[in-house]
Amino acid sequence: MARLLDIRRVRQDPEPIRSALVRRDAAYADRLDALLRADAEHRSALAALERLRAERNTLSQSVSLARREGDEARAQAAIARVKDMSQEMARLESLQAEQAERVRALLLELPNVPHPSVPSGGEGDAVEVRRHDAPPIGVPAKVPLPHWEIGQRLGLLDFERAAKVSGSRFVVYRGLGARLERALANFMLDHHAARGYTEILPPYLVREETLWGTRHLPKFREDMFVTTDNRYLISTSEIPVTAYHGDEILSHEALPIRYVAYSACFRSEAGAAGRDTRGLIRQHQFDKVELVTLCRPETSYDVLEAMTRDAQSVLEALQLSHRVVALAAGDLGFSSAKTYDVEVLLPGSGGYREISSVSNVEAFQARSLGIRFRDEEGRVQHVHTLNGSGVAVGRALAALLEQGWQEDGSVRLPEVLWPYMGGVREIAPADRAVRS
RNA sequence: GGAGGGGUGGCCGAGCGGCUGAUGGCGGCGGUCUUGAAAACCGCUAGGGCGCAAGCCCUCGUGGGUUCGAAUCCCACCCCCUCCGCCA
Repeated sequence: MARLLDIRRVRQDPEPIRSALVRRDAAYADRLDALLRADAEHRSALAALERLRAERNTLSQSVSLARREGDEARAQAAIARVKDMSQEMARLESLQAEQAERVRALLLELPNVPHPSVPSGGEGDAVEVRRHDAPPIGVPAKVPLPHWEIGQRLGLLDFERAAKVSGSRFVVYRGLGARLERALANFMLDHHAARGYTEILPPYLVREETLWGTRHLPKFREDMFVTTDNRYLISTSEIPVTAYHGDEILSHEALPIRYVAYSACFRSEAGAAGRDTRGLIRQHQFDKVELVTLCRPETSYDVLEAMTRDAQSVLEALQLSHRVVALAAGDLGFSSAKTYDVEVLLPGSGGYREISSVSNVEAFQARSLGIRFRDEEGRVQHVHTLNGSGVAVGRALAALLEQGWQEDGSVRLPEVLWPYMGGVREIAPADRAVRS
């Protein structure tokens, strides 16, 4: 799956790319220079090799020409000359392959180029774009409580037994808690399907090749769980769903292609020791409804806005307070050119937390996955891909508990969920099943 | 797991050592005809790399090998299909 990346654009006009990458991290300036040098060396080796190959091909053809004329002596002479070339050929071939590999390795380490509209700065510099303050559903409690506390009191979440069975960062949902998780996922799927997304239920295990395609490898290897047969548990359904059209040339009439997928997601959280150790926020396994769009390049920024609205619309329907922030360049994910995070309010456990992250990946993944389309003029170009949570189910559940927590110790549910909950409108302490 | 069969261009499908980067069909684009459309007929139509260009190079699942020369022969791996076994 070694494929063209956008080296040509880098080569032709490196300056804007260099300065955009530096907005992520100043260290990329040197890496870009290393890439340009490696690329120049590679191209001169390639040109030399191709000249030699052209010569060899001509000589080879002259063998059959000479034989057809019955001139065996000339044929033998040509064969001898080709044989003489073989050593030099082999030398140039291995040189060229080495240099191509070097270019590839450097290219794989370079992240996507931030869009000009992306705010500058790092983690703390996200810009709030808009906010939605939902009126409380019931009678809010005076003292907020973290969702793990509420969940345990109401018998919805069991972290202790989950740890016994599976270790830390796992949870068992039970009773109405399990029902609520399932209700949320079903509601979100129906919600997005009604807005024109096609529902996908993807495989949870993918081949290593697929992860190279989506650019999760080589950089995020330590975040992934690997199986004994060298498959990987997906960390997001973005992976199987985006790769779904890999190696295809689509008709322009098929675009945009919009998918909504539910899946469990698995993350080893290798670099997050000690962070968010309590509650549902950071688990090794969680449920997520994901949106993926493949579209024409010229429409992708409109699609980014629309998908962010789609993610938000879930929270509006659930009557959850939230805000949208534009991530700063230094905080962008590796593949993203621009990202909006949707942050839901968790009044009991410390403010706004990411519940959705919507990214325009532009052609970054489409190039390595080989997802292209034929336009009206018959020209082949890469699609742009976008992905965004629509939304993280466990975090939505946490927000429902914390925002719906009432003075009398119950949790009021938003109306859209009632049908999915079999008519249950409120989860009260009486519903508590098993105590410790 | 065992035994077979197969992976070729947007799709289907030939080719099985050299003028084959690939016959043919479908689809697409352009044209003739038509008031318009359909039908019929004619022409064009794989992807990628290097180069200002002319042009050259690479690619017939992937990687090796044989050969002056490989879609075609050999080896390994991946994937798909059929039958048998096992199984939710």
